[in-house]
Amino acid sequence: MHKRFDHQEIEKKWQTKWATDGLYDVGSRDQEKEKEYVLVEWPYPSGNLHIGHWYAFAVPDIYVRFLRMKGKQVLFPMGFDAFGLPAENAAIKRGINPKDWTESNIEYMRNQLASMGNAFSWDKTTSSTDPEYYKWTQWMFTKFFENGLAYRGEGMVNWCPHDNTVIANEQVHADGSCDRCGNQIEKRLMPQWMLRITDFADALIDDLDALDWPEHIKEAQRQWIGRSEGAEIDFELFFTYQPEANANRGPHGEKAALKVFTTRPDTLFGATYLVLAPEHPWITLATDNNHHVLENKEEVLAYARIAKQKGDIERGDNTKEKTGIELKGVVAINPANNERIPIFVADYVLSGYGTGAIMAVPAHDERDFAFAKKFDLKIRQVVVPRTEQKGIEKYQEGKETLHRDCVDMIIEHPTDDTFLLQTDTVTHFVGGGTDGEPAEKAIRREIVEETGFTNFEIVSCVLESAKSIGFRVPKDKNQITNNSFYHVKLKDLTQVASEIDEGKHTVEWVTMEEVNSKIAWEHHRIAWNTFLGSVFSGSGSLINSKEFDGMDSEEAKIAITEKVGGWMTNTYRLRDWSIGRQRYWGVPIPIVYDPEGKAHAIPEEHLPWTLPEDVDFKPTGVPPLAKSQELKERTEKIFGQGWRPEVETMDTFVDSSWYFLRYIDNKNSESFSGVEAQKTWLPVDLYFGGAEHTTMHLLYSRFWQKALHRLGLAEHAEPYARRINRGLILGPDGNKMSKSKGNVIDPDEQVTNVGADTVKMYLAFMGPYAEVNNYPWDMGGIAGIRRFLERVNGLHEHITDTEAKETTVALHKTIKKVSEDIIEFKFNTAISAMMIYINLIEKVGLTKESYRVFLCMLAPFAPHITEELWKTAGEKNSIHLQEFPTFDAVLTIGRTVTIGVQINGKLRGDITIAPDAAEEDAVNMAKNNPQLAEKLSSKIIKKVVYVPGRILNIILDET
RNA sequence: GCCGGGAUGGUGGAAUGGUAGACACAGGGGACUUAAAAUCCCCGGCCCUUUAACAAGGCGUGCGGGUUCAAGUCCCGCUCCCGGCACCA
Repeated sequence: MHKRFDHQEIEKKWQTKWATDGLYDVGSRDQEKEKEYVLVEWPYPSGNLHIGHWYAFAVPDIYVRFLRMKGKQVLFPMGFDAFGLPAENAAIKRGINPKDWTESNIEYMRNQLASMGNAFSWDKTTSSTDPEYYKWTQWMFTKFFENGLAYRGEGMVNWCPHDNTVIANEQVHADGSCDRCGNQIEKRLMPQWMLRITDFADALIDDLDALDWPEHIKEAQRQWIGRSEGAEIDFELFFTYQPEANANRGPHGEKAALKVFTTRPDTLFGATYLVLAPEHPWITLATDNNHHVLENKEEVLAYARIAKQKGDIERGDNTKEKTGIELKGVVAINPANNERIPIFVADYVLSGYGTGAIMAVPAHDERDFAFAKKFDLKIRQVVVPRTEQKGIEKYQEGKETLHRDCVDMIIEHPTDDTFLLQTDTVTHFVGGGTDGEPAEKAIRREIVEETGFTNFEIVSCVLESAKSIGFRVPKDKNQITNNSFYHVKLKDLTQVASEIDEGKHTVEWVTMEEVNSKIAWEHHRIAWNTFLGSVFSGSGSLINSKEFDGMDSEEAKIAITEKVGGWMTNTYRLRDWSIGRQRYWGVPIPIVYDPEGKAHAIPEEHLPWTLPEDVDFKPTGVPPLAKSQELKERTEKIFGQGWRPEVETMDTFVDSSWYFLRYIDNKNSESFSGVEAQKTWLPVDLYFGGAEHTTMHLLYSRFWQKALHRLGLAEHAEPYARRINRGLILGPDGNKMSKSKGNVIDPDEQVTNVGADTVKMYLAFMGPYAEVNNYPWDMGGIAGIRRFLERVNGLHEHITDTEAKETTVALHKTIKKVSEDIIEFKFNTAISAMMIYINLIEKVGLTKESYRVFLCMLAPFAPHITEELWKTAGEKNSIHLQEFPTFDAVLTIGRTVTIGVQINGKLRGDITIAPDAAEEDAVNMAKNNPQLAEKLSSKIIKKVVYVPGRILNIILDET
């Protein structure tokens, strides 16, 4: 029976009671119980809880409460990540101190969080702005500094002109905008405090394998770190402009050489020139006033200057034409064959990656190829790619099919009259002419129509499956109807083809101009280009490589590197983490400089090194702490005359890199997190969060943990055993919520209207939680959940003295389903199962005992109303201290089950039968079923497929 | 371009290879009511043919093939959408 209730009164009452009783305080680790550390990302106290917070915190609470009722000791802490720009900006706007603004927001948000009714372990809370917290942030920084993991570096940094501060690489979006404010960042050269995250690049990649994280996050981190396995090889230089000059030779007299990094040392014999990045130090050296080795020094300098001025975006555009300039007066020696090869400077080589110098192998690298084409440089193929042919072989039977040899022929002889034809008749071919027209004939007709050629023979046909050997469909859809190519050859050239097969012709590379002029249509050129792509990137067996001919690429990589005295090494895309911020509201970097300017860590007894309050923190680009008289005096007082403080603060991602360590031991004044606490609580068993942290917070905190671990300060090398990413809640219009669109759902308003239980259950009901799906908020949908809870509220009116066996079966089935779904974060289907259950109960009634069981099952989802009903039912203790109901496996199986009956694989009716009935009985029942009898009578049964409890499929002999 | 993920009614979404569309929303019809809201009951993928009607049949999970007694699910090949990386050698 539907029965309304006053959610405001009920929820307030129980929230107060739970808080008074400390019902959810977790206390110290109880070794009698299994532990579960469930972490949600601590919020920034912006002053208002939004619906995303609800989705992030209230839904995982179902899981937490379930585990509590299952007897685990569950740590579910909450705190505040309270340093950062918004507080500072708000404070500037209001003319107050960020501290006051932050503290009042925390207070306000704690109340909002309380209205959620979550089972938070408030006794374990912490905040990054608490001096007792940031004292340890600073302490760990000093340990890193003392061990070389934090250092003052000089280099290009990302400067946000809007926020007036440096930001880290991870905090710059792909389009060059700032993660915080969205404005375009600029590059600046300035000294920076860095954390040596690159030291852990291998561990950060390798340790991912053991983590129970979604694959896409692991993959994104791998890509971000960007490990390339390859070799470093020295190319000696030979000077032609001023051979007697030795100024360019190294200080110790060794021969001048350029070091390149390559992932393809197997193609060394094909390296026909070198390219240096415009910023390469050798360019600087060779063009300074002491050296006279370049014939065209001025030209080179001019090019380098222009290249450096270009923005990253312009330089990163790989579609634009390659530019560069040759260094006249010097050549390099290819160590594999002692060939003298030219050296270029070109902006397609990046200074920040590898050694900033590359060996160019135009036959096997598209970029080098494009460059070589433009500058008319030598191109030498040294690897014959092995191409995958899956998909081709499938169509071989009875047909002449496109074999790799055929493709090679097109590629190697693009100047003959071979061409590719693309048509839409491939289905005729493969399907064997379903509409009657023979395949060969259909194709022939197409070709005549398309080309006008009449004297030809069809060599082969290939589906788009030929992708693996290099064919691609053009993007212009108007030109194609089905994705297929035919390889067609003019008849009088067949002779040539067979001679090629016999090896009578040698392989030559040709220019693209020749290719373009000979291939009939634009999309054929695309297919051609794509094939070249597969040559470029492919590995295979070596040619033109002397004693290495015939060797496999992979083997040759090591062998050739060894021969030329190079060494296998890795290079990474990841850069060190720049953490200094020229802003006020953050953790002061605990460093002081002596009168000589040398940096010293502030000793532990002076920590926390507090944030001074006597500053004007308006962002001007000058760090606000530089204006603090108090900080200056404090420094001199402690360390002496002429000492000065570091005036930068830390990136707030530092604060959040270790908060999970503080939660578990939040009152410890001797240590950031005690060994015992770490041993008994860590690692975090489950970390719920959003997708935006993939290559920021999640990467930083893994690094931080590894750094602590290396220094012997942390027990574990990985912080989070399991990660679940959730999606986004969209506005009712299906768009991302934003004030400008006017589609923002205010959770407080929703809670006032329908109650916390309803809001929470509705969020859980939208769809599976552990998938990054975005769900639109639906006003009707939430009303449906409220209706459900009102029916639950009236459920006691259906209590009867006894209930049917099948009703008990339904309850046990529901318990099973709900228990299983919760641990898979499929809260939506768990709720659905409970709805199905009460739909039944309202018709047939339930016993008092079943009613109690049902309430316990619902308790994690709707903690307030179930507590109310529990007490109304005469119980004394909180429902949240009850055990979660268990199911009896025997009782989850009903006496009968309705299964579908198929005849010849098509569903024709159903029968209701015991789940373990014998096949014979099932068939008999089907024969006696009026729906089915007619179809079965007088027919011979050829075969019966019977899966008890599932399906009965009767195959009839139709002949 | 490379890597990861996805596509099921009007909507969110259900389906260990076994009755596709559970559950819920929106919608339609009915009951109650002077009326409305609330509540309760019923209907609901598409199509066509046959039928007065009940019903029977055919087609349906982005597209094309395949495996199987049976495919949303497995295999091969594609299309489109979302996310990450991208002149990274």
